Amino acid sequence: MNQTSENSGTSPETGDTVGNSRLILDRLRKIERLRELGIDPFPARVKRSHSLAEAVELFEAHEATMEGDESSTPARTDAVTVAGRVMARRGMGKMSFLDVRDGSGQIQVQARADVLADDFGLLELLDIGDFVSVSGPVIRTRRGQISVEAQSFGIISKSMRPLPEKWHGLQDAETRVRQRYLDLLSNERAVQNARARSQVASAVRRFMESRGFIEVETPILVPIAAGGFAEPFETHHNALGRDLFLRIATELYLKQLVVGGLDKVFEVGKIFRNEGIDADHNPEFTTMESYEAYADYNDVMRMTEDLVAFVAMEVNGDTVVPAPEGEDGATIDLAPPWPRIDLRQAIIDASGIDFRECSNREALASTMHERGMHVEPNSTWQQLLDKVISASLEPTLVAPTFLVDYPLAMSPLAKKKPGHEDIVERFEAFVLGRELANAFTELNDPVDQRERFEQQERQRDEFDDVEADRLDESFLLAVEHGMPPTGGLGIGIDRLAMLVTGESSIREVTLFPQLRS
RNA sequence: GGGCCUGUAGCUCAGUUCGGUAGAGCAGCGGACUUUUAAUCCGAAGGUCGUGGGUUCGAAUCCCACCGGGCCCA
Repeated sequence: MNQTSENSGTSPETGDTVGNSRLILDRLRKIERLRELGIDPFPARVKRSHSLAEAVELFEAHEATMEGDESSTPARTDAVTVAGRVMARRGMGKMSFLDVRDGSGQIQVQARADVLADDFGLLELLDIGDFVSVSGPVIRTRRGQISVEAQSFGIISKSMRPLPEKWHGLQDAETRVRQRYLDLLSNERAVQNARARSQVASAVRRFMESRGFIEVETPILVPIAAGGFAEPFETHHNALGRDLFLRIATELYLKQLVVGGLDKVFEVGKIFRNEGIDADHNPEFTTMESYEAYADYNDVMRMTEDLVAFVAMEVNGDTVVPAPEGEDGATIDLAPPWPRIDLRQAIIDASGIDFRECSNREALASTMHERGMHVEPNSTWQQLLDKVISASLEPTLVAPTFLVDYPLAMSPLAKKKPGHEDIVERFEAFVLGRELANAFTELNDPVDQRERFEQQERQRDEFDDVEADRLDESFLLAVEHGMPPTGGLGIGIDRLAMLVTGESSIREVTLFPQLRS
């Protein structure tokens, strides 16, 4: 989509009437006219005594002091100076009303020819979308609308393009994300989601800090993109003359900090996965990972449910979150404790498949085939099992649920469960059928860890599995120096934001999601 | 990767069934109007119908390819 006018900078003399360039030329003429009048259409500074919300409060407080005083003249504050963007205008000859908005709120401006005198003529050069500065007392109009009675008026920034229509707003899904500022200007929900997301990240930080964790930053550009199952983005460092990757997880660096004696660390940051885009996935997204020495996955489970409930309380004032539009079913209560469900039994219940009785690829493939499930050729055992879980089990996990104790083969960074050779201490949290968090009792046996990585590398070769995890020598070197027993957590900030806003697409909580060209 | 839907004025949408050369509202432009709240009234404008091919006397409409966007499946 490229309908933006390439010749929008042409002079009025060209007489170009194609498309919106005519609208733009009108605006350019107004800018020129302002300059002819000695008015800077883009002044560097603006005086302002009150935000719009403060101006309304000022009036309401003033009006309240006059309560019961029937004989007095109508309420009228001292003059204020406010500024904002003109969102609508209603003109009738010698008087106009403007709806002006700033980040705090909105107020009506009453512009009367007799009060404004010379400044009234400026209204001819004013467009919806322009920023204005207005001085005058706050009053109530005959129709009861709180308004600034403009005694002076100035344009403090001209707009060159029209805003979306006032009544239906901006509907086009593509324009809403490509030009998010228009979405924010015309759809209140976009603003609410942006604020909610900010509050989610802030609440997560406050919670972690209250538990004694410190926030750290680890590299985004890494020589080896390890610590998860994903294909990385590649880049190149010129001065070093080497290829680098964008991280797919923060895990291995954070654990090195635990080795170094930072017992409780967390990081909120972007990670990057070179994979498809859909309602749940953006190639760059934000996670919070935490690592706590001397804790195990049971401790982390308790912390996770407390964290999510805390975030919901902080953002919505309630642990009950709305069900997304279009999904029937009741609202979701995130209050702890959440049920802990054994993964193996849950898969049996959902699909009839017992992964311990299908412990090799062929057995699992044929069992899936018997049940009419699609078996992708050249998949690994764990890819097949993951498919069983995501197809049969995950959609049933609507209320918050922990799935507990995963197969070792799909968890190369998690410690074996005592008494088991093929099960690790790992859990994932699910809400509304979506994965929210992933956590383990971290593997701190360097010999076992090396074997797990080597198994991943073999799998990469044997099955051409580009998403297999990677052996990271510098991480192993750290673990070989001794890593305490540690509980780790990864939780998706985008998913959390979707949860508390009731949105069913990550695009609605990501200001600038990735799009084609 | 496959299927379905979708792209028309700056914005929101009609028009595609059944081919006849594009309409409305808002915004903008000209005019009237000193209490409006989607202000109202009058007037004149504004369009490579996503792009490129094809069929046809004639294509927004039918066919093909491509470029965006959405939903479902994999």
